[in-house]
Amino acid sequence: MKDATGSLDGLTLRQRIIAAALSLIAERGMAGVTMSAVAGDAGVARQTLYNHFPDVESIVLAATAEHAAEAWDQLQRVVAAAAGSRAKLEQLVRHAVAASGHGGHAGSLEAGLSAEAQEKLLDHTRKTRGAIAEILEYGAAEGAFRSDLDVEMAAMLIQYLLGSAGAAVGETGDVARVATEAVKVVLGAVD
Amino acid sequence: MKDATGSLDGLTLRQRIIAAALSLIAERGMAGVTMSAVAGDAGVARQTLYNHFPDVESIVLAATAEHAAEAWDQLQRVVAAAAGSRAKLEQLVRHAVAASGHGGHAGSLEAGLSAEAQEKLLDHTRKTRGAIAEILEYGAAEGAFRSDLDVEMAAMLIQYLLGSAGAAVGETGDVARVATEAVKVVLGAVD
DNA sequence: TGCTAGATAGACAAACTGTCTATACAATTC
DNA sequence: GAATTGTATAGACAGTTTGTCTATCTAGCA
Repeated sequence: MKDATGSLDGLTLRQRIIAAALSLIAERGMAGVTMSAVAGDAGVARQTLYNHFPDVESIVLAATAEHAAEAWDQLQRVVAAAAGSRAKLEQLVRHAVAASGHGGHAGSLEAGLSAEAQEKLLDHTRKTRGAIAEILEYGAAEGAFRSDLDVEMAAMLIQYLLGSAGAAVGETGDVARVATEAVKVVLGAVD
Repeated sequence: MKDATGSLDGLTLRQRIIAAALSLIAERGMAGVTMSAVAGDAGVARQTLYNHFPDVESIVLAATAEHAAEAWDQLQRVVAAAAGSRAKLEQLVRHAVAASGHGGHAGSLEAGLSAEAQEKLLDHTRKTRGAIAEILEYGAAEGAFRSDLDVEMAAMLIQYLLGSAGAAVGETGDVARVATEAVKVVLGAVD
């Protein structure tokens, strides 16, 4: 058994497959992601892919979903650790920018997925937005933020902004600077 | 000649092809966009597609580029018509939200394109960002906005926010409300 | 030792691609 | 009116990819 549940250069086979798919998307676009190409890039036989994923879209979906789930866990911890609504929001922004930054453009791939696949990501979207809205709401009640914004809507816009901040990082290569400016924009917006 | 340069139900053949492709993406995702499917959806023979586009990605690229070019023209007019930096920025935001709203998720499809195709869209990205930065810069000098933001970076973030505002419209179906909140977020951010 | 799970290999029909040739038809030109 | 041109259409073609078989190999485990 070469690599059943174990690892090769530190990664699960599943993770290697996902990584190969993401790299292919970045390079050739969604259309360039074929089972054969992923298999080649991941260094496994094409047949092996079918032991893990039924088709190409499942791989991309898994990549996005896994990334989202991981981001959610970290977000929870970061926000919980910060004291006060303002600090929580600032940490949330900084973390979201940093997280979406190192993962490439993964955050904005949703649009290329089928409607069905996109629904499977709704759960994470709702959870994250809820966390943002909660902070905004609590902060507004506390008087820490301005209260003339529709909380749900503001949370939605902030979420989109954070989602695409990763692309900004990719462009400038400077996570810290993007994060700082994003904090200014978001906190300025609610303060 | 059934439909050479003319129109069928008001649309150019080229426009019908692009519309079919966008509808297929929304429904089945990028992977679901095949020449055969587009042809079927657009109501033309598969062969005909090759008279207009060499491959599938070209269709998606054309859709995004055409949308971008059109948006840029309208943006220019809207911004020129508004008096004062603040009004210009407000009009820009309102317009961007409305424009990306009625066109579906078209704005965020870039991530699914190949690196080569994405470069072809850079021109529009730069032009739009320049317009935003110009307004911000002029407004800050005028004292109409706060001046502690990095103009280029703020312009970039605002641009991303506007790009994905279309998705928010799609979710809520309410262009006016999203636009109003987006104006608050953006103007609050620079004011 | 034998059993089992997972990776691999080869084969297969079906679908899609890009290209070719040929035909049909409308508009333009002579 | 006849010839020409531009575009849509139709059928055929080899090559590639897909998803699904069946079968074999190998490492770990009982």
